[in-house]
Amino acid sequence: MSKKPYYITTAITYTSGKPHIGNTYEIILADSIARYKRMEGYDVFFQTGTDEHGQKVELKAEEKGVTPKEFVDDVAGEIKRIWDLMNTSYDKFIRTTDKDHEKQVQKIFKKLYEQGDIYKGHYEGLYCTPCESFFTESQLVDGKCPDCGREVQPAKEEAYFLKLSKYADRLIEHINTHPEFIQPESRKNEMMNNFLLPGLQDLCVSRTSFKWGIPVDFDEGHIVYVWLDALTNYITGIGYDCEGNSTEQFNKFWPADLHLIGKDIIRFHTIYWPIILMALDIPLPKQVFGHPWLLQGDGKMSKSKGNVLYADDLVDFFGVDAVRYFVLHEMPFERDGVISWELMVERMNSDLANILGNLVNRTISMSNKYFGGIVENKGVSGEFDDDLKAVVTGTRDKAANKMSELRVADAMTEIFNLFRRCNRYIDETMPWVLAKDEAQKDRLATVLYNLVEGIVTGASLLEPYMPETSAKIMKQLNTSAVLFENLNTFGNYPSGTKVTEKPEILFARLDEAEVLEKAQALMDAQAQAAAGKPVVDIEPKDEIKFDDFMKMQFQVGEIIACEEVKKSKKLLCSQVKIGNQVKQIVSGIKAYYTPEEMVGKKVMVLVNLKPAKLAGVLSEGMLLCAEDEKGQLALVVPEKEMPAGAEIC
RNA sequence: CGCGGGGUGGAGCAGUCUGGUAGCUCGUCGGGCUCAUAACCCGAAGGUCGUUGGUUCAAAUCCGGCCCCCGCAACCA
Repeated sequence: MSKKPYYITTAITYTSGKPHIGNTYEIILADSIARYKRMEGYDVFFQTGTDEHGQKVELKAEEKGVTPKEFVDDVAGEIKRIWDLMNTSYDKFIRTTDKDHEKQVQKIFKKLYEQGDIYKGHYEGLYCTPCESFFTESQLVDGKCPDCGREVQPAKEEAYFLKLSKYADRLIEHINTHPEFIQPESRKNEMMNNFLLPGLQDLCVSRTSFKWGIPVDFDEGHIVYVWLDALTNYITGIGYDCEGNSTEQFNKFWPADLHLIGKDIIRFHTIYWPIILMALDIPLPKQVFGHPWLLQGDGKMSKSKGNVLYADDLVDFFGVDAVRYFVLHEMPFERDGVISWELMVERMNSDLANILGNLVNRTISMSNKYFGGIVENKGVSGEFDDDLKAVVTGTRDKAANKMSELRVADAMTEIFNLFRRCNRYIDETMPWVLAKDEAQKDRLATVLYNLVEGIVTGASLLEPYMPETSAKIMKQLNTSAVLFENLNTFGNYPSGTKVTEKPEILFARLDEAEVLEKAQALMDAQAQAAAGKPVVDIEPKDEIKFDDFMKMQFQVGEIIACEEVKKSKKLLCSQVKIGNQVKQIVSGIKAYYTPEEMVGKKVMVLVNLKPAKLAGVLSEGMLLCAEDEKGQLALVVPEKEMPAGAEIC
């Protein structure tokens, strides 16, 4: 009988830079599921990789003075190195610059074009030149580019479109009849209410504004949209061919059982991707799971703050399995998890060193002390044995239940409950008391056997999450992992086995203050490296004439009143006194100024700007601000005291 | 009225669908034990479950109003 196939993928990582611990979380999560499924007896294919095309890569490469290919080779190598460091057991690492992938994407694009699902049209919208991006009216922030905050112009560009509308009804039907398709379920509503039910716009699937991508082979100058390129990795990686020559591997593993992705790209995987598959007339993946994010305790990670956590740094501090444990354990399921140095030390000490490491250590020590390391089941049971055995043999199914819902953190908790139960068993049976009574020798042997059996069961179950630790424990106990099918029975450990003489410490306890100090040094170094970079480097605009400049009228204005714009998140509405008139000006600076501190400020105002409504409120000018690389704003104020209305020239 | 998630002892979370003794981990305090990595085990303190009104014999849980936080809507997993 052949094993049942199970195909799991992660999102492919974008090669714009070194992945931080949040990115790394996904591959670890996928790895734990892949390993678990293998343990359960599935024939698992686990694919990950890198998404290497796109404008951002092109720009970054240019910045660094290398070719895009050199740049992505470098980053992809770094990503692969970290994936390997984390001991992840992927079967294939696909790169979207792989020749066979590129070729297949071109074929797919052409096929969809020929069958009419992709058509040539015009992209009309508001274009931000520096960002080279189109936006719709509703995407604009305060009427300006949502990315850089600059003005946008109406523009028109030739482009290819994918007919989403044609398949929308089928997709809605599929989602409704397959409740497991989008997980967690709350995401399903988000997609339905925001995108599907209001009606889908056809998706622009080509670009002409940059070069680094897969060319549309029948129309020079057009590049395949990165998402079409990236999403298809899931089928090209296992040998899909749109002309009917797909590999056996593809036939075996498609449709995928699970696409594991970040919650931010659910839309691409539950709307665009299914529709592409429908157009290609191949089945949809069985499940898309949008996992939450791993966040820093003290706000968003940023290089300039120096608080970006990288997997390899954490491994230096704690070791591979401890890092795997943190990220899996701190990720509840639906909600974002938080990671901090304090929390990691706590988990390390409390769960790994105290509960697990110490349990293994004390059990082996006692076996050596009392029986020269021989662990033998003498069959003398006592009053606490039944309960212990029930917990040990029951853990497999409890953990399995959690895993069937992808609740990895909960599954690990079940396993650690087994270890906790073992620690309690030691206190209940008090082996050191038994050891003083020669008549209790066989009982003592049985107690130690039961403990070792419990540890072996737990360690076997732990393999998907902490493979190295699992192996280390087996080695110390001179045995190997128990088969999954036997993990719900007691007595798998071969009686009479000799354990190691010198138990190695699995996880050493850490001093929190010491770790924090070292972490601070690391963060300082990182912040310093970031600070050394050129600060803000914006795209130059076209040269203007003096006349153009003279068209703009700047004056000093005094803010005499200011309040929040109720319906908006970013806006403050100020009454600005300029000469003897008062203008109402709305600005997107709520995050940086309170209405109270605004009042009384003398600021620079562009007064002859055409009035516009922002969030329904009329704005008759613009307060000038300086913006740093993080988008933080500071009002521009005259260097000396100036009256309201003074012209700025 | 754009969509969604959340507010539960000092911290982090579960419980809410399917009303009925408020649970877990860490921390604090007290005790036990000494095999072990100053580890382990037991016990205790600490919560009017954001707020307010309603339904009910009974509400953290169901319904309505309000307050606060956070995502998404924009190529960050």
